[in-house]
Amino acid sequence: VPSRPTTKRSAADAGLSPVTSTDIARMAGVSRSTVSLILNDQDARFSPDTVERVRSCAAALGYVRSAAGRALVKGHSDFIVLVVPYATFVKLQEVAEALSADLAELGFSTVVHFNMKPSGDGQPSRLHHLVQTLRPAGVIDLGALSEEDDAFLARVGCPAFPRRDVEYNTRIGRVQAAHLYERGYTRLAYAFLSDDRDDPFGAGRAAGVAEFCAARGLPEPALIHVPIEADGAAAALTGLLAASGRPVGIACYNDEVAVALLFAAARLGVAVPGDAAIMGAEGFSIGQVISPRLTTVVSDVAQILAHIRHSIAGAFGRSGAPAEVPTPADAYSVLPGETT
Amino acid sequence: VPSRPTTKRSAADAGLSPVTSTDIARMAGVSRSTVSLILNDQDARFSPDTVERVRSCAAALGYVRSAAGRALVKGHSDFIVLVVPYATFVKLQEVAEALSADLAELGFSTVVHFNMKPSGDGQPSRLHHLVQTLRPAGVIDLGALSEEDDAFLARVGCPAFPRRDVEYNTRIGRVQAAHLYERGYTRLAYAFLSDDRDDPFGAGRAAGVAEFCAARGLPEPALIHVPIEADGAAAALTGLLAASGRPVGIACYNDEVAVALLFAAARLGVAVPGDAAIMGAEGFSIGQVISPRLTTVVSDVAQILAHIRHSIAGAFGRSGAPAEVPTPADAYSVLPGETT
DNA sequence: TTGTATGCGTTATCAA
DNA sequence: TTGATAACGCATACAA
Repeated sequence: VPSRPTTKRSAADAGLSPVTSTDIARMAGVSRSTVSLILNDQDARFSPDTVERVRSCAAALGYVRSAAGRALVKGHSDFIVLVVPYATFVKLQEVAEALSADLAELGFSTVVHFNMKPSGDGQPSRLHHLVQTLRPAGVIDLGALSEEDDAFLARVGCPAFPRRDVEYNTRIGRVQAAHLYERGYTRLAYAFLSDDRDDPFGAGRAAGVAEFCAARGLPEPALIHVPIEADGAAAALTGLLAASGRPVGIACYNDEVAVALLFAAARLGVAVPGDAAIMGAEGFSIGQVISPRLTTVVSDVAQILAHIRHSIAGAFGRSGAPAEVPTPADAYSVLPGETT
Repeated sequence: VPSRPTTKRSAADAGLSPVTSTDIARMAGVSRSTVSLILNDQDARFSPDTVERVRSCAAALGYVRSAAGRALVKGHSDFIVLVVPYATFVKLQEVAEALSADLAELGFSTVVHFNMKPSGDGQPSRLHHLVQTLRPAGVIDLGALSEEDDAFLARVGCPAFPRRDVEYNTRIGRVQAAHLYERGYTRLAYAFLSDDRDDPFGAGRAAGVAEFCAARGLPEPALIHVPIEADGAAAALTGLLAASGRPVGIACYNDEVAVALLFAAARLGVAVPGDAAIMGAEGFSIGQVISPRLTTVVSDVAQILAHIRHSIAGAFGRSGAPAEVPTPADAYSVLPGETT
């Protein structure tokens, strides 16, 4: 039975019927497959005239190909899921924006997913569900994926980026430790953020500090947990000073923790710098407007992005060059302030 | 030709073949349509035995229905896009998490999209492209949508929530102004955040302050723009004091702006409170650990969420009750500090 | 160089 | 109570 061109539309759909490849074929006077091939850049085999006609018809009608149809036949969609940890994350929007732009250039659409630790009850995580229904072309991990998540993605054949080979977080810890050491502090401490959220980065950063200490023969860093709240921060600082003595160099999880400790020190009459040096991370702009100005670690977002970008282009890009992904060398540097 | 059960799989797909409704049908010994109906809660017409068998087979195989297949036939997917403005946004993850949980209960998957102002060049905005390819069941707007975006969504028939009837932002401005007035400040000012990002909220909040002033017969509030940077903030404050005189009550866009002005005041020898009162908004925890402690506006996230939640449930939920969406009454309150 | 036929997974409509 | 069948929009092997 030859397919009659039915114009039947589900009346429930209030929206205008989206234009399909059939519409273009009709308008350009060619077949649907011709349209499909040309719009997928398989245009070598067609006359320039046909190609041009199809292209302009598509543009004229405002054609956007259906993700559903395409995903159905290809086995996966053109979406990339950017997975963000449930944690503090400065410059998130900047990062997301840059990655989205890159991926759009490669023909992908980006969506963001805030990941949480598995809720404990037997529920499948929302990430798993998302991956199974959306069937994305890939997943970009900003630090939220557990080993189990990784295994799951591998099992369903969904590629994840970046590969787990570069440890950004230990670098931050090392940079902090090196700076504190340079300023004359030989007894170091690491201050975790204590809040309700997950902390996928803290362990790596603390490890970076510990690594530095071990390499220099310094005593192991003391570990404290600091809430963003005056009394709690003061208590944490008091405990640390009792255990470690003075002076102590404190590498903080982020600038918020650093600010909390800074004002706790003022309240307790602890000299900064002097009795304690306090160093933040991931330079929040706010650390630079207070007094004393915070010493912190700033990250070169562009450089870190270049790394992710590269590994994605290698996997999906037309031309390969996937061989060597440049390892970010100087992604983190010290922004000197008045607290070390 | 009877469909042979082909097991052919594109070799490119490294992943295991996802389980389809056909697999369940085979396992349960029923037809695909039976499976589909039961899994869509149209199970009234089937024998309890059949229903149970299909359900358990689906669970056993870990079946997740393909968004592509469903979207193709229904005309839209089961995704909801949460659109987030390119602006400061505290508690974003908390909000996103809560909404995702709610929507999951209604059978939707949530993805987040960071929206930007149209780039100026003729490019269709990424939001438009996303809506056209993903064909979401709806869009939740956290303040990022322009009039044009709204029109676009209406045109393609994609519902947007919440409806533009409640003005959260003017409320914040009014709460700030009322508090400053109560503390004895009759000359008010509004301090916008001056940075690279968009500012979809500032105008509404400033309008709230202006509204309050007009109602009380106070002079119009002065407007200043404050960068999160010491010199710039000091310059802005100097300019304001020259124009408005002292004392002046400053309602700030957020706590970051407030902190910047607070330390600028210290540097300039301006007494806070006294010469100037400084009030933040959207209580950042950091405002509460510094000294002096910041007076700010805290929002009852749960209450605001309830409103969004309600309008969504009304539109999509099984049972209606869509009639009256409760208007959040006391969503914002003052957290008294030492700067007013 | 172009058109035809088929299948992807799901749902709606009908027939049994 | 259940099953067969025909769409939905797209991509592709193959026939013309």
